[in-house]
Amino acid sequence: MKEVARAAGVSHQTVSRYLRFEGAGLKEATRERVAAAVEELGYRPDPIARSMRTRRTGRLAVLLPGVGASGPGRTLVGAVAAARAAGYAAEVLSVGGGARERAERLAELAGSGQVEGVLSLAPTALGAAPPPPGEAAVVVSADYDDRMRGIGAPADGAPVADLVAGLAAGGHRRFLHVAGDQGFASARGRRRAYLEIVERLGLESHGVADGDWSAESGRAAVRDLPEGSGVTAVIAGNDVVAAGAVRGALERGWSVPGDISVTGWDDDPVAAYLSPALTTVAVDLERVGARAMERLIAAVHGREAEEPCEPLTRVVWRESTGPAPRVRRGGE
Amino acid sequence: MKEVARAAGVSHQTVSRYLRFEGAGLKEATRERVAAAVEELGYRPDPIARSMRTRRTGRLAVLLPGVGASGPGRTLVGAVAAARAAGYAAEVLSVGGGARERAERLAELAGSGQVEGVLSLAPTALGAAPPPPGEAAVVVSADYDDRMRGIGAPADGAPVADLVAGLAAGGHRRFLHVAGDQGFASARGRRRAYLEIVERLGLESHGVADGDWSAESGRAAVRDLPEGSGVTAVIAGNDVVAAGAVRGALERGWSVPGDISVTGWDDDPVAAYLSPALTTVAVDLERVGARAMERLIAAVHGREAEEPCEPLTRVVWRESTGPAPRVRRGGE
DNA sequence: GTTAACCTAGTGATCGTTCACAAAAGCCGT
DNA sequence: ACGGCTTTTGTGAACGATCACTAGGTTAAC
Repeated sequence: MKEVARAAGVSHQTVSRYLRFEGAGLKEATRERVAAAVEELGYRPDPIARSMRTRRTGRLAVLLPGVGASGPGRTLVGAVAAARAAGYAAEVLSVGGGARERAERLAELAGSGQVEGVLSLAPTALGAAPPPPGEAAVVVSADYDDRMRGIGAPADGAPVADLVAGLAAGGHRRFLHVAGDQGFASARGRRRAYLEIVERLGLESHGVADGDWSAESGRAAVRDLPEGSGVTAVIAGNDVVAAGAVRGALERGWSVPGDISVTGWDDDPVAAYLSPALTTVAVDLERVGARAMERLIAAVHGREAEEPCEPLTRVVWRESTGPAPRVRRGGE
Repeated sequence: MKEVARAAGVSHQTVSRYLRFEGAGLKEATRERVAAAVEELGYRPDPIARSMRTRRTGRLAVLLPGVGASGPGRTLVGAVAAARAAGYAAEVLSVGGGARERAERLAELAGSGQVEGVLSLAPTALGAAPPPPGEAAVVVSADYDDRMRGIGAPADGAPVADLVAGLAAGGHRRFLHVAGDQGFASARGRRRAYLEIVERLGLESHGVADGDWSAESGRAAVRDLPEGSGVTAVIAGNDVVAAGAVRGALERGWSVPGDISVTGWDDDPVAAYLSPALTTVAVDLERVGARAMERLIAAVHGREAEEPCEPLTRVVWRESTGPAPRVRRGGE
């Protein structure tokens, strides 16, 4: 602050006033000089020092129930708990809008000195500069990183293979994958694993339907299946998509799993209570969140994170999958 | 800190050392004197001043996708956004365990001076002392408070009445309510509203099944319905419970809504894609969270919150409800 | 033309803690 | 009993902002 004051040829107090009241109560000329100096030096006030003097933290806490959430909630719960275990407070921000907007907020945050690290549970378009310039905070991206290290490989690849292999053992030959939002690493991972395993087992894929994690995307994918496509099994990006796919099948008069099998992902609390109960992949989302946070903390400390490789997922076979139907063209 | 030093007859630096290294490198006698003084004065170090000197914040950020969550996630997103809009940072902690444990953490937090307010999205057993002693932080409890002011009345009472009234218009006479965890104000509110409307319209209630928001509680409630109970409509605490109730009905060979109607609550992303699609109450959870946060902020500022009374809920009629079955005893 | 009133800018102290360095105290062998 | 060494304690400055108060410069009214 003193530097700014010197650069503007005024006292530190004047700078303080400029910052507090946005220039109100300053002569036009002075204000401009200060503004210029601030701009010039790229100065940003330190909120901590301010808090110290004013005794106000500008911080509110939100208490979340430890259980019962689904989706991002569960991951968040795990992440928050891990942060606390390591002596950190976790500050949450939700950012609407696109990946670009999010990347902006993230960069701003990392540079603010307010936090030591940022964990993003949402895709962020910061392709170019993975490690932000230098001093401030470390950024670790969600799910798992794209180098397929970390939680990635064990957590995401295997289950798709298990699902497809299990269905193939039931006689299924032709598959459809309804992918999730490809901005998410998990969606990309599942897609890749799907293509690989179909290839490896010599099965047929009717293709990959691009989805956005929504039930509607699942329903639409099944609705748009051409008559006689030969698809007898749908691998949905998650349980919500799977519910939509089941709905789509029923609307076409197909029975699940009689005519077509459907699999989900996440083991949503309702998955077991749908009709038919959904075959899905149970994921220990709390653990996923905790592990992501642990990686962030390791990065903040300049360490490499160790990777305990116990699996976080488990395939749960339920009623929405069954043997391939006898009649229907294709297959054997 | 200086006071502690004086009380212990040592220098402030010694106290600092005691706090930083937990007494390592201090003579036994000195350590005890300092410990006693700390205890005596109820002294707690100020993390902000510490941050100021050490340049470490002990704070990590978690970026959450703005949309797509369900359950507590959506409410959280709204709350966080409202906090930010008011210039606050929202710190999230999830607390497992019971309501008592949570109340403890909450009190600790409120007294720590770390935050200016605490918003609990989970039930907390702090019956006795609603406004915590004095100086530090303000606590506002979740959902809506029990004085039925605030978000409560418009958000929770009305829809149950609409649901029951709508079903009654379809000929339903005998109802069952599967309540949510009674620790939650929202569960209590729905329960109360249910009993009121049944009474008011002169209908019959088979009773209220105590649940815990789980699908299993819904399934169990329907499974345990005695043969010939006359119940033709189930008001479930939320969509998850409703899904369980539907499942339970199907398992008994009942058709939904042919033999029994079921309603949910929350308009979960999958609700519209179940079979039958679930009649439910769409709730603007982001708004609920935002409003709770606004009330907290108003309290922090010592103001009363204004209550914009636009409704946050809307009944969505879908396939899981229909006219009462003709045959079956009871009713008319 | 003087004085009061107001607006703007500057000076030094202060918030509560840790850092860097210096001083005192204890332990040892000779 | 006295240097040298290690362990324990004390002193003052510093972190980066705001607060309380004071000084100078304008404006306005008498």
